[in-house]
Amino acid sequence: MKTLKPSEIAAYCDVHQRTVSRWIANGDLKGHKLPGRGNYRVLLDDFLLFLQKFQIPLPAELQNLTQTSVLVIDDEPGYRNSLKRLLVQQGFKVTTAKDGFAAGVSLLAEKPQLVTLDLQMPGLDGFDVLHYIRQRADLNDLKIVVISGLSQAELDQAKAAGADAVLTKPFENHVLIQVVNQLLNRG
Amino acid sequence: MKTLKPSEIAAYCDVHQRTVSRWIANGDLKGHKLPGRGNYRVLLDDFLLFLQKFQIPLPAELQNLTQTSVLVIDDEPGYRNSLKRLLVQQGFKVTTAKDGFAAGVSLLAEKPQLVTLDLQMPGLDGFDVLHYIRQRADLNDLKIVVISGLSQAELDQAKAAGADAVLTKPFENHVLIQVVNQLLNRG
DNA sequence: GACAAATGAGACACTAGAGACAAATGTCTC
DNA sequence: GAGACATTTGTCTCTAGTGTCTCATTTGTC
Repeated sequence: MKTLKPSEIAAYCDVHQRTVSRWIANGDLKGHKLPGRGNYRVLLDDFLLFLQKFQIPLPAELQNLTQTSVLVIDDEPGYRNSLKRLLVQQGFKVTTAKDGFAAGVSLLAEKPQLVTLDLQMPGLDGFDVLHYIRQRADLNDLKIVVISGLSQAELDQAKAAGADAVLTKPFENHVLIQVVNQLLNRG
Repeated sequence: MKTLKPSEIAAYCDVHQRTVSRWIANGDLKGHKLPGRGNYRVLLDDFLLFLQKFQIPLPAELQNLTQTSVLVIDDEPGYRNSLKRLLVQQGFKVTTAKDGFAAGVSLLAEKPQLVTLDLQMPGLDGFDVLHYIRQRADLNDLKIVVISGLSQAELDQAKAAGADAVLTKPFENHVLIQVVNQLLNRG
């Protein structure tokens, strides 16, 4: 869990360090004191919340840390890689998972804003994944794009189970891009 | 009882190690000296008290270290439940996972100190899990007990892949308890 | 047993929090 | 638009605490 010093925050916000101290002391910016002289430290997440709250644009140095991240869950290497290539091109940070275990780990490790999910994978029931994600409160904001070659009835079922969008295999690249960007409110 | 070095505490608090030495010397942080040059060690509990006293947020790495937690990965409900009952009896906090996805999620959500892993599960290759865990630096301290009905050769292979212990199905309860407690340095 | 890495502690320069006050900015009223 | 007032920010200063450098010694590793 990374923390920032007031001097770093002062540089990001282009204000005097004295001002940052006062923000923290006033409670405008959440931070904690260390023993000794009581030096301040601010959790990176709290700083990002602060920036958001006051609608301060993200400093360039922090942009890669908050790059929108996407998780691709698919067992077919071909689809996995082409999806990855496509999404990387769009500027996303992309993680891939070829089975349920990797998907579960990556889901929490990468905390993606969006997942693409193949419904029919050997050894992994896509509906289980849908139900699981929708049941966890902390994954509420996660967007799920189901990608599958299943029948329309099953795709409807997937939507009912919590998928934000469904695509049938094969799909056009530009359709996927449009759906993803729309779900993430980009462009 | 786990102890921390000043260097680790320095990393958690984002200060210089020299500063941590002084905190301990001043009594801000309770610690003890070892023979030799007098290297410092801090009990985990004392460090947690210290964090609480100064209202410092808990580092993510320490989040689940207070109660020993175990994850049981097995697709057979019978084994899963009997393992859980056995381990709960021993005072562990036990989570169970019936498939790879649940296992992956629980592994990061619960941050267990130990997992029991069935090598032969439909749709989940136990060796993949072993390799995956051993490849992640942040799961270095995780103990893995492989439980399986496979041949000795495969069990040896599991050990080579990073399992800390292997048990053949069926096993005696007291053997499992002994192995688990030994791996976790308990009584 | 030998070599590399880690660590406590001393010395010293420098940092950062806080108080005080001035300057700048925003708000309200007329 | 001007004046009065409140709020916030920057500057200066003080000082305890922190980081850096160094060294001797210990610990870890092979």
